[in-house]
Amino acid sequence: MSDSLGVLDRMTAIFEAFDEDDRGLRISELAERAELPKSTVSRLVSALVRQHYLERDGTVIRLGLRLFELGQLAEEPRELRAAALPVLADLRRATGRSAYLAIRDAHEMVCIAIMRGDTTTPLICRIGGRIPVHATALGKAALAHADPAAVDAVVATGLAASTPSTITDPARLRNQLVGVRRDGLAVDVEEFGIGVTSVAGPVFSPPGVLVGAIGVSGLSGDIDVEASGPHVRGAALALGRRLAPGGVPPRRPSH
Amino acid sequence: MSDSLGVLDRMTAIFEAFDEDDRGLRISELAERAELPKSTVSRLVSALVRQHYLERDGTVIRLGLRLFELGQLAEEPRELRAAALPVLADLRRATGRSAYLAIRDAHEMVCIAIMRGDTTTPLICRIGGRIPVHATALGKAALAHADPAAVDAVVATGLAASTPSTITDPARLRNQLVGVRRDGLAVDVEEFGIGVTSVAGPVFSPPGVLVGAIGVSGLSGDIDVEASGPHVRGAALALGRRLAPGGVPPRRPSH
DNA sequence: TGGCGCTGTTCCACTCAGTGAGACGAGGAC
DNA sequence: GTCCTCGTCTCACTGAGTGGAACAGCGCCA
Repeated sequence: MSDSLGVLDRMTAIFEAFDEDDRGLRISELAERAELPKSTVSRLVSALVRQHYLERDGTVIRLGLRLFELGQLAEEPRELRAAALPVLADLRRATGRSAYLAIRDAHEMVCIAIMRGDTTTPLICRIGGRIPVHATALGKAALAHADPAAVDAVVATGLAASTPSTITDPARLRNQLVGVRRDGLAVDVEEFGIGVTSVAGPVFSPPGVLVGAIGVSGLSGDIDVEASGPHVRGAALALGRRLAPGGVPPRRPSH
Repeated sequence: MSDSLGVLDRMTAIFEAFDEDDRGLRISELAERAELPKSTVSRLVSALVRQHYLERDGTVIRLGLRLFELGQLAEEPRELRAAALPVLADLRRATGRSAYLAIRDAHEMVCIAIMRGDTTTPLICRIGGRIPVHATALGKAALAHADPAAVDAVVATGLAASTPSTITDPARLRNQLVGVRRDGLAVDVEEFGIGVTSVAGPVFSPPGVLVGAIGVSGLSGDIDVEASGPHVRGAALALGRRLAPGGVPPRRPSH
């Protein structure tokens, strides 16, 4: 808190004001969402547009191309993704469902790569999107192998219910994590999306560090949990083996 | 130039110091590349790490997860990509080669989506990567339908040779662009990568605005330029039709 | 036509946030 | 031990960034 770096905070407030489903924001909206004076936003936006971090078309501001480029340069997603693509393709082929790869960031999973199964199945997440750790197979797979403090932190943020089946009781969650750790497999039956079932497993890099989770997801009627298990487990192991030692360093716990 | 916004410039200098093939940089390297004092870099990096725009593992700094997320939120790539995925899949199936989608930014094309053909063919570009406009089929397809000032600007930056076959003579480039505009198709035979041939076409959104280029690329021996033409043209049209009117607004010329 | 509500940009005096040379402490190498 | 090089911290200085207020440019309506 001592080191504020005001300009940066203001800048990130502007970036964070953008959300998935708006097609561009105007200065006033931006100022309101970021809780900053209009004049400040106007000035910062001009600077960011000049740097191509934002784009502007008339009065409408959008996230810029350079952010897309920089994002693609981020090492962890990039390397993990590159290693995972063939594995995800195999997993999709074997199960016929959509295959996902995600990494944990605090109490959410960030989706890194997706291989869509049949186009009728709805996706549970967009690439770069976030889903709750406690309510998804991917999340539980990762959390089960995280250090205990991480579990405490997740519980502490509160287990929000996404559907009536979401696990909201800390004790039940912890209990289930034990099973996940034993089986090397996590399942979520309509805990995140109604009508959607998922199976996922933890991915370890060769030194044995947890790097993320891989799994499949589909309509509850379409997916065969029993049959998917071995495929998911196989994919998790295959991906682990493909990760060059030290290639994808472990994530530091997020402060 | 009047409005400098020093902190932002320093911050972008830090971001821009990262390049594709280094696995993290230390503060000193960062300071050297960004041409900033170590103490300043140290301070800014701390702030950016706190915001998850950078990640740090011991002394090694990497681009952070939030950049990846933000990048995925950037509207233009996101919408174009979503519309293009099925089209790219068809194109790959029809030609058996790797299919690419890119948009133009000044004198370079930024790659937005790729569907890899057979895994033996080398890719000409990574997602989020840049390739020169004048030396690639994708670039020439886009440039042929850009406004004349854009062509002048590209020529003015100098036509650097990537291979002995790269077009470096402005007159010859302009001449070829006329043909591309007539045919709705651009070809590059080993002008960017030795042994690599590509075919690409311009993509227009329904109001008739150029939004990018789509094409295929492969080893010169594998790719059948004549046969690919109609598939590429078809894909370009199909993608255009899939773009909701106003969905992907035209790019402003980059200052 | 003139007034109104809404944009986004510019101005400018105030001041505090950011700067960076240099001091500092922590490792490694030998 | 000495000598590197690493990253962080200190602190006096100052100019860069701030934001309220004034301004300019719409589009709308009576």
